[in-house]
Amino acid sequence: MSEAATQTYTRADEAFDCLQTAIVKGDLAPGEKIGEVELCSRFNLTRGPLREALGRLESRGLLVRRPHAGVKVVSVSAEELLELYRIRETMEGLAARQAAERMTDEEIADLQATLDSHEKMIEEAQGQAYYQAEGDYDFHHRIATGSRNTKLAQMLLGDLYYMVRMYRYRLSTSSGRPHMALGEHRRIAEAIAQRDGELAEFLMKRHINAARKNIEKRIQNGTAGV
Amino acid sequence: MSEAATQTYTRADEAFDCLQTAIVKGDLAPGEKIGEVELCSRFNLTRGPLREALGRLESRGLLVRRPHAGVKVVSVSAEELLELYRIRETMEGLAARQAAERMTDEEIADLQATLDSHEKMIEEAQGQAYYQAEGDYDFHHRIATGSRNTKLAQMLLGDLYYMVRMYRYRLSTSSGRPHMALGEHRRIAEAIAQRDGELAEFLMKRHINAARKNIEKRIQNGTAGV
DNA sequence: TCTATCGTTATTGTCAACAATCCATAGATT
DNA sequence: AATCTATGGATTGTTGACAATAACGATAGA
Repeated sequence: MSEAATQTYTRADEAFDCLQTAIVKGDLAPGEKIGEVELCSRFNLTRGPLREALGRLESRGLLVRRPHAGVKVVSVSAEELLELYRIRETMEGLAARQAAERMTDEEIADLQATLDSHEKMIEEAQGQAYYQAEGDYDFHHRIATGSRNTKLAQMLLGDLYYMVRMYRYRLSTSSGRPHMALGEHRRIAEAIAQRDGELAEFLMKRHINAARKNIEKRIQNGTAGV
Repeated sequence: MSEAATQTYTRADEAFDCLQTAIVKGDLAPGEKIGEVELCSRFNLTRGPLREALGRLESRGLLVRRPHAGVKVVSVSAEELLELYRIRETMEGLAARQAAERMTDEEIADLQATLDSHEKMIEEAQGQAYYQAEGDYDFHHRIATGSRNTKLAQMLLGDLYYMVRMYRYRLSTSSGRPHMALGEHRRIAEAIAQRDGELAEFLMKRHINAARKNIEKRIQNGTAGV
């Protein structure tokens, strides 16, 4: 959640984190038009740092801001959410390939250990979708950073994942997939451990593709009013 | 260069554009540590809008900012530049595929007309690398927007291209490639016109891969002190 | 009754002063 | 002589007030 050792935690950073989690968790509903002073009083901030945070959020695509007309949380349509997964498919495929080539042995061991704890979490917290989502996020996070591709990790972690997580809170992860996803994670980790970049890329793409199809199906069933 | 009809052009937008072009053109050298007041006097701005622009630039990865320690333009290593092209390869491959499926007939006609004018520009301005670079940018820009994938276009146009252009100004485009690149562009456009997404994706990936190898070679030859 | 124009009002954009923090230089100590 | 510490200066972060702008409502005309 928190970045590395930010030497000094400035007010603008605080505002940024507050707003970001608020948007991701849905405390600020998509499409909701909200004023700056309102936000200030709600998060105990002044307008300076707030505006700076707003600018950062805007360039990350989490909210739109029309001059003199206020800010509103971005509302992504169902089609756009699926497009997001298409992007993830290619980018994370690349990340997996590079991770297989570049992760240290320790990192790989950690990755596999992480999967063990995920398995326990799923068994214990049956249906507790939240922990599953966090575990999934953790897995993909490790691979993104493991790619040693600075910009790639930055784009995945800074841009895409926040939007994906934002919609996880509404379309809480589907009931059947956790076990299946864990198995797919295992196979990906295996491929990385064997330093088989091509296979890791293939498996990762298929993994995300499956997740996309799953969402697609649920949307068509009318489960979600995205 | 300029985005769509920004209803009101605010001071912060001005600052953002100024700084961005300054960074891209190299007026602000990479690694250069520069103070806020210095920037203000240089671009006739006040610190408010400037800081907002700084925040946006930072989250786009064009500069880094340590609290109380000033901002400095990001300096990308040769390896990172090559990594950038790996990202482009996958993302623009996707963009080309989706563009083949979704661009309107008019857009495709425009795209091909654009290539004609590019050809003229190359012939007329022999060795004028600048125009070639702009033409190349134009081509890729059209395909990114033609993908009808909002987030994909945003990431390509907002994040990657600025960094790529930034290094184009130092590693001015190689002498031999313009004609070759134009031919590759032609074939990609052809595939899009035939609505062959798979082929368009393949050709685009190969096109960017070739560009990457070209840069790689030039770096090894010691032509560029990135 | 509907539409268009105008004025008000509230919200955002901008500015300049204040406070907090870090960097560098100079001094003292080991 | 080298290193650690402390103080001064400069720079950034923050705050509150001021000005510009667009949305909203009211009024008049069709």
